[in-house]
Amino acid sequence: MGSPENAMSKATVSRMPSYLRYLKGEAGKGVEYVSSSAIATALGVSAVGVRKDLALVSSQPGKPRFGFEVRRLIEDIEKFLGYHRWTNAVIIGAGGLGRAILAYEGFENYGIHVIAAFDASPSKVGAAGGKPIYPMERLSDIVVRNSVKVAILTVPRSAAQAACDEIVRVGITAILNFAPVYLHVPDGVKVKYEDLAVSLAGLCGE
Amino acid sequence: MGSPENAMSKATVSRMPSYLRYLKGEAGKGVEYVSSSAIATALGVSAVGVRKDLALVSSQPGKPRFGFEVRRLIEDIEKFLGYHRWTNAVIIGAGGLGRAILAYEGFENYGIHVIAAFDASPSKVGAAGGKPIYPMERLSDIVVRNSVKVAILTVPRSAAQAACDEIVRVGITAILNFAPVYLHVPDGVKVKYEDLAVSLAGLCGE
DNA sequence: TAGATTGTTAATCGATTAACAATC
DNA sequence: TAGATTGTTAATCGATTAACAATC
Repeated sequence: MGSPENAMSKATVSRMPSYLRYLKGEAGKGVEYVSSSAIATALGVSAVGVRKDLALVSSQPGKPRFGFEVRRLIEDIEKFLGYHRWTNAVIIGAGGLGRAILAYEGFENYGIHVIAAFDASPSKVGAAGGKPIYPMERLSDIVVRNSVKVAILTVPRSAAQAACDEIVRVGITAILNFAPVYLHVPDGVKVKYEDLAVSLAGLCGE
Repeated sequence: MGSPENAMSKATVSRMPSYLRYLKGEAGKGVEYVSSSAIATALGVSAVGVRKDLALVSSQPGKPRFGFEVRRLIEDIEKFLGYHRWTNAVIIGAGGLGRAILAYEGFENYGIHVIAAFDASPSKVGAAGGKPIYPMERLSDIVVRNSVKVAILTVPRSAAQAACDEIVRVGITAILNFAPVYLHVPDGVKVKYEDLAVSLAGLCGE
């Protein structure tokens, strides 16, 4: 392909959130500068790797004897990750998990507005965490009007493929899927599987 | 190090859950054989890569003209991933997310018993999804008695580090952390960050 | 200054892809 | 048989690590 602007390895991108998390922790403790080796030790990776990664995103080089300025680095990584473009998202399935995510505070810090949840069952319609839960009939209307491209799928396993077809039909192009099922989607639609059991099993296995 | 038994790349291991998910879907539709290229197309990876991966776990080679036997392959991957060793886990924090995970059906298929949740607030004590919610005072007792090594952390951000210290103290060695905070843990304790906002942001960014 | 820490170039390592013979 | 599909060896590609000069 050849992206002339700023080629960056997938591996590097995938480490950025962990740097960000660590740096925010340090910033919260009032730390102003942090060295690549401190980051490396805390995260269990190599210091050279950290320097290489940071060189690609930081707007200012690290200072010998000091390290990197924590606050600036946080801004740089957030900017790089695109956290300042705002995105609207919806939740499909207002069971326990769906409602918990609807009420989750963490998204707003990352440029994501979760605007509503939807459920096929009339008894679930209402609100949770100050946000509305609509019947599925209203999905198309609201997705189109708010140009929503992202959906979080929290329906039971048996309903997942049907719900997926439905949200793809109304224009969703990215799905965060909590149902432990493989989803068939057309080209151009991205699915990320957030399989809690797999995460947990992976953690145990190592 | 040199693990003489069966060296397997991390990348390969990380792809196994997606193969498993896909194969279970096919098995559910009654498909008996599946080719590496069919798997590759569905998952958006290369067919040679699939064959190489499967060669490392399958107890029987694929058949030319047919492909791989779906049912056998599912068993082989599950066995490889260690899904048949049972593990006990607990949930720390019985808010919306914690209770939703406590009630989640998916774990039992993967060899994980989530035996209980714990919460610092007396008002949360009780049960959800047919499983008990205990006060934090009972943590040590129950963790030790059931030799629990894995905890799922679903407390608010501000309580995460304190809760983490507590569970490490009672003997937990693996943590699935839903709080969007970097956790300081001693060597030998593994943390996996399940940051919903980061997952979602990553999905949007690509 | 001396020394800690950075950034970069070269070398190693690992994983993916390409090519092709083997097989049912 | 013919042809689809497998498994493997060699070549490419990318990422990590090692070595070291530059800098505050």
